[in-house]
Amino acid sequence: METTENKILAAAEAEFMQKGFAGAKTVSIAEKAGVTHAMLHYYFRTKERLFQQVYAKKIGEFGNSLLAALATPGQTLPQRLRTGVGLHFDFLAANPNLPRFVINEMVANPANHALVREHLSPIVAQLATKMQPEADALAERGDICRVRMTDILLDIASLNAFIFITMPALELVVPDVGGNMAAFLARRREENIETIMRRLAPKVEMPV
Amino acid sequence: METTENKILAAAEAEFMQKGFAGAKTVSIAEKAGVTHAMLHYYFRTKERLFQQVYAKKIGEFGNSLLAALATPGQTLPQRLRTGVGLHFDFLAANPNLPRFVINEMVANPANHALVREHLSPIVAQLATKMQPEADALAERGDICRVRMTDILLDIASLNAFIFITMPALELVVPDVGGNMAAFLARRREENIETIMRRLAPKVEMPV
DNA sequence: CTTTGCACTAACAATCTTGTTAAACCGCAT
DNA sequence: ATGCGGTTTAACAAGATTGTTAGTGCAAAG
Repeated sequence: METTENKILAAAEAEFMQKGFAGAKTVSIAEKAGVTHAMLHYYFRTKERLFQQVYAKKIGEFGNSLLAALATPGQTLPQRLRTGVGLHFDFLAANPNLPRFVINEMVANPANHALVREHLSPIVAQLATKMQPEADALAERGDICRVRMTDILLDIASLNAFIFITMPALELVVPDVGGNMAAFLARRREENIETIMRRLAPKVEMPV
Repeated sequence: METTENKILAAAEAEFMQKGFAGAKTVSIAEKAGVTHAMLHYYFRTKERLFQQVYAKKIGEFGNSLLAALATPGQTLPQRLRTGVGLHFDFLAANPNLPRFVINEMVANPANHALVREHLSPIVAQLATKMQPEADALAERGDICRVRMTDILLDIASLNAFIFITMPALELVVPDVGGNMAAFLARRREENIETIMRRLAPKVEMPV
């Protein structure tokens, strides 16, 4: 429903994601929403409270995407990782500036650490501890090499998130990106899967 | 020399890096520098001009680090990449919030794209075009697998930069980080080198 | 000693930004 | 129609923030 409250929330989401808390201005949000700037204070009292709502929502989306991508049952660990890396990539492609937003506001205001600690940390901890025994068992059988799952999860997050976090710079620095974004993303998706699978490979002949 | 101008520049650097352009306040910078806030305008006229100086300096440092890490002559490509990944990691460890700063201000203000386009793009383009024929030749001989060097450079940047960009979040989410940062960084450095070398490996037995 | 140029200070001005408030509006049940 | 609740508006207030300016101090040159 297109209530005033929702219009403000949508505008706030856009403005906060683009400019961050400090850069966002309540009058600008109100304009974007097409309402008086007093309405913003009527519904949310302060800029701070409005921000909290947006931030909490975004943290939730992020956590859910991790579970959806990597906590699927069935299949072997390498199979799950192969599809999981792709799914995680797809989520980020649909929410390209979510990671930068979450990080920035943590740096800008340590008060925002609480939400991350409560909603995100348990998910990651759970993923790692569930997967580690599986990885150990597979390593024992020689199906993959011996790894720490926290390292692998960090590798995945690094490879997938980096290009979206740095997209505005990539467009200037990497020739392909500007011209053919869709093709670049598709290739990058496969590249990341390949890199992770190679990281797990049981036998590798190292380059010289 | 501890001139007033330098004290302001140093304080501005710290404040801009921590809070970004919008979050930084000129009075706060002046306080941190231990000077009157009028001095800031006396030497730099506007907040904008002060920011430009800081930003240009940081872009320069970043570009130099890339050249220093990856453009060393002699040795084979894999050897150069092995040491280069480590050197790049070390630079980021010494300047942990440089990448986030550069990216954020590009997003916040497209006017900052110019500096990146002029000073950073040529360096990256040069690195990639110099390395690609080498990689092709090595692939021909079977020393490494066939790769696009822009992909490899992106892999390196992703793996190395991500943990620093997201450090405040990692401290909450990854168990090791908070307790033993030095050990975490040391392990991460090796992990990234390993991941890149495996990416180049000529023969791999993929996991199942 | 005086003058000149630079660094500096304190006070002020203008604008921006957040937040409040009193009154108007509007649908709706009585 | 009347009054009641929640919604909306316009105007205002307070404080923050950037930027200016007139004047002071001071050291070096004449």
